[in-house]
Amino acid sequence: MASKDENFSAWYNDIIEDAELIDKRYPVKGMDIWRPYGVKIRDLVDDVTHSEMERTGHDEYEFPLLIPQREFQKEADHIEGFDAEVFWVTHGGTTELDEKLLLRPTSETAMYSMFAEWIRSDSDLPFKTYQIVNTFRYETQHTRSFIRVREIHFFEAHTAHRDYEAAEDQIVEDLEILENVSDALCVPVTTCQRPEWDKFPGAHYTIAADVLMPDMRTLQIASVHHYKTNFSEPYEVDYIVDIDTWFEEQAEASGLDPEAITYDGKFNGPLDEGGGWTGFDVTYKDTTYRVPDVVSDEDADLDNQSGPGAFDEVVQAPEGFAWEWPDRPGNHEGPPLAIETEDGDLEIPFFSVNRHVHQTTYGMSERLIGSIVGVHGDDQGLRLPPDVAPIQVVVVPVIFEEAEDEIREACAAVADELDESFRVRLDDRDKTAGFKYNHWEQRGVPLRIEIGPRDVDDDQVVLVPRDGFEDEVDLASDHATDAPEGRKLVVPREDLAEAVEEQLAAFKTRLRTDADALLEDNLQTVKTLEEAENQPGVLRTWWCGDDECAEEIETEGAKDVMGFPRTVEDGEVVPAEETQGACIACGTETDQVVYMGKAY
RNA sequence: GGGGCCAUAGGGUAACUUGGCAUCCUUGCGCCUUCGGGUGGCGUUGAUGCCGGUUCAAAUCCGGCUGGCCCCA
Repeated sequence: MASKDENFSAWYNDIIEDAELIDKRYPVKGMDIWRPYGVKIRDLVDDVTHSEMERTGHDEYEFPLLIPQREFQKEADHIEGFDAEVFWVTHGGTTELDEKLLLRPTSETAMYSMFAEWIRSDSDLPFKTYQIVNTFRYETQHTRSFIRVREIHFFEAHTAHRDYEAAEDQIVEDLEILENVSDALCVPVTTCQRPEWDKFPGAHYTIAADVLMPDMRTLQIASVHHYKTNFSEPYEVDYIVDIDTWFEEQAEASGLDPEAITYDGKFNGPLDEGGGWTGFDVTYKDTTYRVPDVVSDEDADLDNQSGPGAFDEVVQAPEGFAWEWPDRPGNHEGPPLAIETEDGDLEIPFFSVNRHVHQTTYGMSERLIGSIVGVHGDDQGLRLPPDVAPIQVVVVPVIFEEAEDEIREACAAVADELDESFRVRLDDRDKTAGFKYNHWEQRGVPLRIEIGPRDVDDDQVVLVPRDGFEDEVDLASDHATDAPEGRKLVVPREDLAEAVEEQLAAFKTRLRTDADALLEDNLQTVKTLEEAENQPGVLRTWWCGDDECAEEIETEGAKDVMGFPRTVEDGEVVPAEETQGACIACGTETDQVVYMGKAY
């Protein structure tokens, strides 16, 4: 196998094949076969996602793979961003389709016209969904297993909210989810708000999580987008705000006491002959005002009090009461909804306002697995975080002829006991012990238990964590005493379960500590473009925000701008730091710290 | 986005320059033997990416396609 330090690419390719995660020989570029062990790891990573989604109240959906061209083309920036990389389905059998279908590159355009059907009023909000499905992108660049593939195992959460702030709260929750995922995988990330040119097509803004891989390139493993109403407008994802809520909002926005406002909530009486006049009464501090509906802002006859009039002409708003007429898209003509009561009167049951939802998405992919492989693996193979290791403990019998039966029995008993709390495998294959050690090390099993004749005699077991084999241990002489921490450890049989739990936890901590060190050691502050060009890893610097400077940074500094580091403080997304510095390109003083790195 | 290299059995390779029986290792399978760090022996299955061209004859020469790897942006 290639060496991780000397040739990362070759090592990466070797390790995922040797550990039997995938088989990349499928004859379509960028589409790998997931082998059983890879599927198991993927399922465990998905389990982390599922439980986070469950915890935060997202509901799981599964949308179809195919999207009609018409739906795909509703949001202009989105089309432009993905147009070059969609797979098209043009034929059904031998017949050319009237309307082409595309394989989803992501699911916004599949989902949102349905969101418009499902979301009716603000009681449906927040609307929180997710799905774990495959997506397709026609990559023309070099493909790389888990990292750049054409068929992507993809997680996407899509949410809809009543306003900008509520969507903002979702972003905060997403960043918390991200932290939990990062913890389970023992993979530290940076979170940066992407610069304008690098945000998701159609997004208002994008916050992305990047992992620094050992080859000093950054791998984006998660992204969170605030869409504002960029998609809800073209897809008409609206909700009805009832008049109570609307008044409360207006009152609050004006700093008034909502309790002081009452209104009759309906308009009784026949419509006028023109069928156009509606309205309702609002009382504020004992003064009643008549509020008319607006049929059309432009066509309103402001002087005709019997017909629809503009708001300002009719209502004298109380002092300090800021009125704003809300958007009423698609409903500017004709009388508003009226129903006939039992008495035969026409009644306007309530006044309502259609409003676009504010949306967010949160996406992650199989790149999570790529990051586990890259960050934790070593020249012996994978090193899997216990949370996502299909086998957490492997029991290897070290058989000698004279005690074979006793050893096998002891191993079976150990495996049996551990099976209650851990994912355990008894390797009773007809292979040598050394072969099995190597076999499971390649596959990243966190902890190995060896049991030989002496262990049976002494009523003990030998524990070897995945990162503890590097130093040669003379078993014949060392085994009677406790080996140094992190290597082989001799444990009394009765302490088995407890020791396994401790060792798994300690291993997880070591993985995270090592991974943290990789990022910390390679996160350097630079102040000139020359430094930027020569310094690998993640670079911290200042950027004034000017596009020309950004271009200079990316060309002269030979790095990609990752964006502005963000963190969560008191329930809000805020800049991770606001220190003063000079823009690395033009020297202008700024407090905008940016990270950059060489992206995959 | 640009450049380079490459494609022979499940994996790794030899033969290609100079066209003529495709080499070896490993894996797999069968039997035996072993087992405190990738056991050993015997036997055995298994390959020239695809399409076309040149030729008596193509893994080898030519063209195209597909796929892979490396480097640079």
